[in-house]
This record gives sequence, C-alpha cells and structure tokens, in this order.
Amino acid sequence: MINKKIADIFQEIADILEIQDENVFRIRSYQKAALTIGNLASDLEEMHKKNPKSIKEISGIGEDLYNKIVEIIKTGKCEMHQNLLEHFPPGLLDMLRLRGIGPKKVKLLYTNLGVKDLKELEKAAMAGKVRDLPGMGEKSEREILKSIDDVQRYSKRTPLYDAVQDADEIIKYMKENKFVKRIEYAGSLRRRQETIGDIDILVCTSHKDNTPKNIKTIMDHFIKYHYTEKILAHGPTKSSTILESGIQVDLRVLDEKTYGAALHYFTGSKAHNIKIRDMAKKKGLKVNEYGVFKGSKLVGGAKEEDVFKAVGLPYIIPEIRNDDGEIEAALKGELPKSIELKDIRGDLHMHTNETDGALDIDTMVKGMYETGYEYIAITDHSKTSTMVNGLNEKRLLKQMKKIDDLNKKYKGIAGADNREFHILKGSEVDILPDGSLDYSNEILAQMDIFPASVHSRFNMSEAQMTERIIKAMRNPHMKILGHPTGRLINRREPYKVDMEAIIDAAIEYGVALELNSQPYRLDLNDMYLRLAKKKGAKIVINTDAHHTSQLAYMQYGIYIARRGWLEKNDVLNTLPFEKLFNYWKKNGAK
DNA sequence: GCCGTTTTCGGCCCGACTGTTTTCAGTCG
Repeated sequence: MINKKIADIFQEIADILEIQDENVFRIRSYQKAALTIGNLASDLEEMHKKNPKSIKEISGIGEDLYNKIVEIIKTGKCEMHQNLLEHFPPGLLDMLRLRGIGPKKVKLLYTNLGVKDLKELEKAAMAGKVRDLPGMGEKSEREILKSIDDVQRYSKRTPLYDAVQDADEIIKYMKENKFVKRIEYAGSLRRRQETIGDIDILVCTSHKDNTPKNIKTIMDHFIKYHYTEKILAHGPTKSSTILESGIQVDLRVLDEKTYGAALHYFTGSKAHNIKIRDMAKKKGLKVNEYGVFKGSKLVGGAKEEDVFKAVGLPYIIPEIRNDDGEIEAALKGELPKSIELKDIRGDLHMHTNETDGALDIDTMVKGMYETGYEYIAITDHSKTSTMVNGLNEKRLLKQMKKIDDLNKKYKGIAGADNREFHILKGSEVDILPDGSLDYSNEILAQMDIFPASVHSRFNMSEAQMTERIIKAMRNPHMKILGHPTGRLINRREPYKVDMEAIIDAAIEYGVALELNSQPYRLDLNDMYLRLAKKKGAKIVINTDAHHTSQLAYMQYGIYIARRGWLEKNDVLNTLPFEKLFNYWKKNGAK
C-alpha cells in the first residue's frame, strides 16, 4: 500500500516546515493530509489508476497535494521533500519526539550547536552545552537527557487493551478522594483507537465542591498514585504524570456545569473538534472546554449532548469522531446505528487444550454457556499447525463426537432458562500456501462452521497472498476468513494482501470476514471494516478465546466494529441460530 | 496549502502549564 509512504512523506514535510518556522496553516495542510491518507481505506495507486479525480475529492487534498501524490505514485519520491531533507537532516525529526522539545528548540539546537540527531544532542547535553542557549537552562538540559532515555525505552504506542487496564486502575484509585463526583477517561482511549498515546482522565466535582482548595486535594492525590514514575506538570486544574509502564496520564478537574463540554473537547479527535468549533463559530457561538457560549454567556455544556445540539447535530458516538465523514453523515441524518455488545448472539472461534487453548472443552463450553450466548463454535487448530498440536482427522472426529454429547447435555440444561444453546463443530483450518484448505472436503463437510486462516509463509508477495486467500474462499465449505491480515499490534506487520480484492471475493463467494477480538490482533481493523461495509461484505466478530477469561475480549471487537461504522445488520453473529444458517445456505456455501 | 449559502482572498481553535524569564515564548493536547 502506497498510502503509508505518502502519509509519512507529508508528515516529514510538515515537521521540517515547522522547524523552518513556515506558515502554520500550510503546515497544518500537510499534517491533515498525512492523517487523512494514513486512515484511507482505498489504495491511492488504485484510485489513481481507476479515477484520478476521486483523489481530489478527498477533503484536504487540493491541486498541489494531488500533484505531489501523483509524483510519489509515479516516481516513489517527492522532489520538495528531498530538497527539504538536504537542508534538514532526518535525525532532527527524531528530536521532535522528545518531551518539551518542539520545532523552535530543534532549530535552536541545530543552528547553535550543530546537533543533527539524538546521539549528538545527548553528547551536547552531557557536556553542558545546552544550558547556555537562550531559553534553556540546567533543568531543560536534564529533561532532555531523561527524555532521550525514555524515548529509547518506550518508543511504541500502548495497545488499547493495556491502556484500559492502566486507566481503570487509576480511576478506581482516584475515586478514593471524596470530591471526585464523576470520573472517566477521554481522548483516544474513549474513542477506542487501537493504540493509545496517553491516557486523558477527566474528574468532575459538584458545583459547590469546586473550590481551589478541594481541587488541590484531588491533584495531590493523583500525583501520589503508587505507579507514578515522574510528574510532568502539577497545576491548579491540570496535572500530568508518567507511569512506570511508560504511559503518560493527564488529569483535569472540572466543574459539573462544564463537564460535558470538557468531555467532548478532550475526547477529540482534534480534527473533529476543529470542525465542530468552526460550525459553532458560523452560528455565532463559541465552543471550548468550558462550555458553549453566546458572547460571554454560557448557554450549555453540562452534558456532551449540549455541544452537538448547539451546532445542530445529533449525538455522535466517540468511536467515530475522526472527521472522516461523521459530521456530514450526522447532518444528513445518516449516522450508523452502531452495533452494541448485547447484539452479539454467538462466538464462532475458540480453542481448547486439545491444541493451544488453556482449558478443556467442558470448561470452555461451560464458560460460554454462562455468557448467555445462543451458539458457539469449537475451532481448534488444524493438522498443519504442528507447533500448537493441531488436530489430525482422527482427533478431530473424536472431538466432534464429544461435541455431539455436549449438545445433548446442554439441551437438558438449556430448557431451564428457556434458551437454546448450540455447540458447533469446527476448526480453525489453515489456508495452506497453495490456497488449499488443511482438511479434505469430506472432512470439512462434516463441520458446522469454520474460520480458515493464514498461519504460515507470511512473506509471500501481495499478488501471491491475495491469490492464495481467494482460492481458499472458492472452496464451497468455507464461510469465514479468520484474522484476515495476520497482524499483531506492535509485534508483527500485516502480511501483504490486496484487501479490496479479498473483500470483493468475500462478497462473491459468500464468505464472511472475521473481526478477531484478541486485543493484539483486532483484525480486520476499523479502516477495512468500513470499506467492507461500504462494499457490502458481512462480518463475524469472534474472540478467538484460548481461555474463558478471554471471552470478555468480545467487547474489544465491538469497540473496533463501532469505529468501522458497523451496524447490527453487518454482523452475522448477531443473527439467531436458525437465521445464521439460513443465511449461509442461501449464500453459496454448503 | 486548502477552502467557500458570509469569501476566489482572507481566513484557518484555543487554553493550560513550564521554564526561563522579568512579561513571555514554546510546547502540548
């Protein structure tokens, strides 16, 4: 995908222009374009081939950026970018990642000390050369050294799941303070982005408790949190710390009268906020974190809805506040009716200790029954996955028989609460490098359902991998493509595959695409989900649980599904049991 | 550099906190 390359180049141009002290709005144009292109589901090269004009229709892409995009597609480079790099070594851009170091200071350091990268900066700081520069002192010098160390230790963004664990624990701790009336997290965490930069926490006091003295006790309590490693800021309404895990936490204390406006403001995204403020301005209003104002008069802000209402919009869920169409959809009354956890009726991907799961089948099934689902599928690995003790045909058939027995057992139990409960026979079947499936059609025909996934030879070319998966989808028994891109967040890049072609094939052959809810997979991601929905493909949200404790991962799948604008109707495992199978009967398979 | 039922030119979000300063620039979100 060329999109990432173009986004990276535009981001670097923006960074260098900032160091050059260029017009901020020109810089913002490059930043916005980088962000938009980075989140674009369609491949720009494809768009350029099919309909070049469609690129210009992307918001924030005008004549100039369009030409640069075409230049990069054709030549792999951008002349302006190359010219900038000649005057500003790329190592300078790493310096921007340091706390308290922005473009102005990078320029100051570069022009006065000649430092070109983090290493040279570290040397200069240790030699005590930084403190003599204007606007710098001993403290800034120490902070630079500390920050260089931190960047090397914690370079990656935190996966959503890990950040939620940290945030929940802090919130629990903060509730010990009696002036905390309401507390929740905002920012990218509340928008359920798959990785998080830092944790934003908002505290609300009652109006009468909102005194400087009381707020100070909240702030003091916060910085004393057991896992705090460093205090970055400690002011009257805002404090920031870094936890031992390396993640930054920002805490703000607000009055209940302005809590909604603040929650909206700090939830972002930034691009969404800018658009909302712009709309407010055109209506003669001002929106900031303290409320909605007409002149200097507060006209709303206690509830988040007040902000939307002020600009004539219905409530927009945090997950889609990315300024990539949600405001336009809201204006037209076309917001999605977003899927919720309670819509899910079954889970079609999980493992037992026959392969790499942690628990035996009886325990897994019991755990699943207790979640309240109507149906589940046991899908242990197939025979080629030898390192996880994949099932050969004999063991698989034995497990199927066991499932028959369990179904009989649960039929009796299920009668008690008037609920149907079906245990489906399946397997997570390997898609072999040649695109065939890991069991014969005769065996596959005996399964109720199975996700088929790629677990080997990740380094094929895009064309080969795409053909491999599409060939598998042509097998009439295949109904679900498991974790379609194979990525592991922060650990493994997705394999190269033409996802648009896969989505088209999924529609043609009646195969659903899995949204795997394992916190480090979240695969498909939000961007591809939205594309799949737009094209009309169906999704199945599974946990891929290896332990009953992982059944709760379904919530993470739902978060990402909501980010992908999915509605109940887009997701097959919201269907009752009978309808699910009727759907598949009608759509080609089996 | 982008954009337009206020504009093809003149806008483009804005407040808190820190460190180094004697009133504020730079950074951050």
